[in-house]
Amino acid sequence: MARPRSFDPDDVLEIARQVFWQKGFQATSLDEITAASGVAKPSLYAAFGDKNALFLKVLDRYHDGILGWAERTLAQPVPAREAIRQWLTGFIPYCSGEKGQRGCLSINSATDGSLDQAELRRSIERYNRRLEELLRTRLRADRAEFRKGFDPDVTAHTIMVVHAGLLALAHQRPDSKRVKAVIDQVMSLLA
Amino acid sequence: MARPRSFDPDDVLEIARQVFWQKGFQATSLDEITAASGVAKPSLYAAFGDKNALFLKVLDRYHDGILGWAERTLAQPVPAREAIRQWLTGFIPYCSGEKGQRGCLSINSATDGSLDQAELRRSIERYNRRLEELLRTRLRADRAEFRKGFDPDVTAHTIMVVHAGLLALAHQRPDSKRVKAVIDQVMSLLA
DNA sequence: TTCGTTGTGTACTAGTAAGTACAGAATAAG
DNA sequence: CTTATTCTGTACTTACTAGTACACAACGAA
Repeated sequence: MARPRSFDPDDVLEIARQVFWQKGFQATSLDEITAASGVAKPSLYAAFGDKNALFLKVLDRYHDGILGWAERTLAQPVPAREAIRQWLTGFIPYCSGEKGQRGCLSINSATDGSLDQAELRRSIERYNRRLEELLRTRLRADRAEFRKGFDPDVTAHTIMVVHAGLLALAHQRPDSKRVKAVIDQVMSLLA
Repeated sequence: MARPRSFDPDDVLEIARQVFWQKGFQATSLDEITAASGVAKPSLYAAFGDKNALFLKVLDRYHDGILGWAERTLAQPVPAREAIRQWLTGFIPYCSGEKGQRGCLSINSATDGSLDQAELRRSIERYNRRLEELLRTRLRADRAEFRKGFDPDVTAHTIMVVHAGLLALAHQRPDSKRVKAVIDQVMSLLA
């Protein structure tokens, strides 16, 4: 009973994600989210809590989306090299800005000194840990593809570093050819 | 003639750098810089202009400092491999947080969506271009050290990406052993 | 000492943004 | 239809912050 909600919370999180991604947490006002989503502030507060809680939900949802895609990409029945190359290549649109958004919401948030809330840091840390674990697991499983002495753990971390670097530098609007060249060169570590 | 300034502008820029670095541009209020430096707002405005102009001066000064250090490090009369390893290794304290500050002010600023001012982006872009140019020049000069087919231009860019990735992930408080391991692995591209 | 000039500190203005009170609308149950 | 309940929209409060007006202090010059 009682009056039903007039909006889909997931739609609002999607819109909020776009706004937060583009402008950053601090610079985004709830009035802007209200304007973009058509949902008034009291409804936002009732549905998601305060601005921090809303952002945390947005970020968790973002993380889940990328992790799901990473799982699918890295589970493909192709050589680990190829799966990982596809995973890295999948970020190119976010480096060159084809998808409208640039860089990575998670990395943008991690480098934002104002977001030093414990919960946010934990969410980002968990995300990074899981992503690296997917890479590590795949590299260990297909160890046979690689040379003697290949270290899947260090390599997984190196790939995470390259991935973070590409998305951090995405804000410079790099040419996608250069991004591809870097990926190619880094793939030579998987041998 | 007239009353002399009661503070050294460079000291204030140094203090402002620390505050901006720690909290980010948006989250830092001029009142905080006043509190940290002991210089009142009207004096800050008279000396540096508004908040944006102050931040731009802080950022330029930061860039100059790192570029100077990079020039010195990369000009050393050692093999290019060794010079570049030392350059990368020099960032480890900013990855593990030994110096109090984490990550890189420039990268933090680049990933901050609220800083979409043309001048700031230009400053960051110029910085990245010069840094990469230092690497590229050194790699080209010592090309003889490396294998046939070695590409100094792509490699310089890859090193920039790794550098950015390490400093972006610095906010996760990584173990410095893992940072070293990544640097070691990436150095294997210089062969 | 006196004056012109420039820096300093206090106290203010104006604008913005987070969060909320409250009146009214929309629903299901009885 | 009536009522209890939950959501919605307007309008408000509160707090903070960028930027400034103004009176005063500190100096060099004459």
